Amino acid sequence: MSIELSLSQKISETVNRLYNTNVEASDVQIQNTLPEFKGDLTCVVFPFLRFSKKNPVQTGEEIGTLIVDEMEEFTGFNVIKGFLNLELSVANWGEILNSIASNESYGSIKLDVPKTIMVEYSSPNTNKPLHLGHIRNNFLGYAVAEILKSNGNKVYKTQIINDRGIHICKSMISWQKFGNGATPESEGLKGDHLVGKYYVEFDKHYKAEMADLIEKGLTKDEAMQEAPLFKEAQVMLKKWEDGDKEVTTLWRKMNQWVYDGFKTTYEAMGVDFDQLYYESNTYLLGKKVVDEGLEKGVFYRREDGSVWCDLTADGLDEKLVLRKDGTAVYMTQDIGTAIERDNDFKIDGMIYTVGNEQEYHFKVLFLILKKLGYDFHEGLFHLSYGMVELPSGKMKTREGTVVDADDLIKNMVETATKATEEKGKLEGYTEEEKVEINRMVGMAALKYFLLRVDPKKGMVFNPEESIDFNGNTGPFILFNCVRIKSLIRKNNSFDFEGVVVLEVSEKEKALISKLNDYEKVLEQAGENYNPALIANYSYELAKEYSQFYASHYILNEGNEDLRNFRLNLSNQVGRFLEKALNILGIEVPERM
RNA sequence: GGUUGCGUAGCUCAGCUGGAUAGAGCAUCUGCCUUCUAAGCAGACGGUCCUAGGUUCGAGUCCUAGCGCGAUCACCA
Repeated sequence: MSIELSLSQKISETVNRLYNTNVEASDVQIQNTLPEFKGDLTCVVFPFLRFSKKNPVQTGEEIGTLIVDEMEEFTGFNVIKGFLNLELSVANWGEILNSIASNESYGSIKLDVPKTIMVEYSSPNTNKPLHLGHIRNNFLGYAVAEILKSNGNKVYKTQIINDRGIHICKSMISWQKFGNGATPESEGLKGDHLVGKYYVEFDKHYKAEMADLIEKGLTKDEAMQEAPLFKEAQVMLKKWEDGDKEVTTLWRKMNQWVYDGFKTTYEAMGVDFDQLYYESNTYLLGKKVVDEGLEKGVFYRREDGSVWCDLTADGLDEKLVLRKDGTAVYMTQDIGTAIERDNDFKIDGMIYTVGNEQEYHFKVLFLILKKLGYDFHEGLFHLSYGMVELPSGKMKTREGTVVDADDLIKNMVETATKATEEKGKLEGYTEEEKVEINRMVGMAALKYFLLRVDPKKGMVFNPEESIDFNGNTGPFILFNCVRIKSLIRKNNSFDFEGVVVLEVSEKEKALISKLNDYEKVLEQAGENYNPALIANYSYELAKEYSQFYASHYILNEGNEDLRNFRLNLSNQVGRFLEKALNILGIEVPERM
């Protein structure tokens, strides 16, 4: 049992005995003592005053006296205002560290009944390359999946490939019209970038056509519908849904270009998927379910043939689930995908990592699934994250301010390479090793930068000032891991089991207490689907360690017991730093 | 307009679900590499926690109202 737990139980007993009342152990507030006060654990005594009918200091002293008398772990106490600060014995600090060190499963929570959870992330449109927003999405989704795994769940990472729809047709039309048979090979372009180029091209011509029509007196909405290019795209979508051979062949070819491009980017980002779903498959199931929903009366058909769900009674709007021409919309396929996933995996929960601009969509989706009678709707959760903005505001394709994923990753690794060379850190390493280390450092900087911010908040990225490598950054945390690895390498045999702890400094206490917090933080991150908690924890642990490292001898400590204690402590800090970083998808090199 | 999220140092962000004198990093300035990796450490500077009420022993944190910024309310995905 943890020391906090036994203390809060003891305090509840003591309070009940002293003041003849009935305080639950879970109501006792225990926290780490602030560094500026003497003591290790603090109990807030204010809540007990109404029972003790005495002032805070008297109450604290009465409780403190009994605790120190009756619990051997505590050697002293002081009361300041309403705070009872208790001092743990040196031996006890040693025991906390040793119990963590000797418990190999500490940090991986086991559940009696593991849940099956799918985490969906990435799911980009297959008509343009990935950008900074997708990077945040991918890192978040990957990290949340890892967090849930470490919390004892069975997790499947998944993705819905948006491989059909009007947006794909736009790229295809554009390539047919303006492409002159260009291929990724002929242009020397990654496939996703090539297809993206024609998507932009479409938009350019489409806008021009609209402008013409508006000049001829059409309203903007009419022009959008009447532009010849748009009509061609609509016709193509219908042909696609009807299985037209020429269209599907082109569709396969261009999609493959995009997949090949994405594959490279995913590998660079270090993310993966257990199971892919293709919208081109699931939309059919979606359509079938819409038919069933019509029979059940969940949906209704309008005169023009379009199908709707009336959610006005739930405070939402009416929502289209099938177009009048019978083609599927976004909602149709998401209904189908959700049901198919439950059929495949019998899910207890599903996390959708999708930007906050789609909150309404998911609210509606979950409600529709509920109305259709699918029990799994209860486990659905939209992990909604804020947009990444530039100092000038949103990224805009038209203004060319989109931060491309491949470019950014390349930049990060280049910056790392430059920094490493300037410091002359990797002399004597082979080219391959250097490349590998620089990749890890660059990616650590990028991942940490994006993950340390609360997902639900928007964040700002300034491309002018490249992401930092000093201070509260990924490389700083890596640096501390690497220092620890270096210490361990130089002293590969030590026996922490037999270490006698002679003295414990404030910094050492802080480190042990942080290690002791690891599982709590992991659980919290799981409950809130929030990797930022893990990121900030790793920084705090690394920072504490860095201060410790600068103020204590480790290998150079003359006293053997003390040296082994500090080495053991370092080793455990390294262990949990690496664990935390791995959860975030950050790899730790041996040197840097 | 309805719904929803956010508002903390010049900038980027924390703040453990209500506890002690609100913390980091960047930027600026000052020290520290002849002991374990200086991508570091120590220090200085920097705050009306958007505003006004309320709840309580105690509010950056909870409630109400207002202000500001974003998202959303499509036969786009």
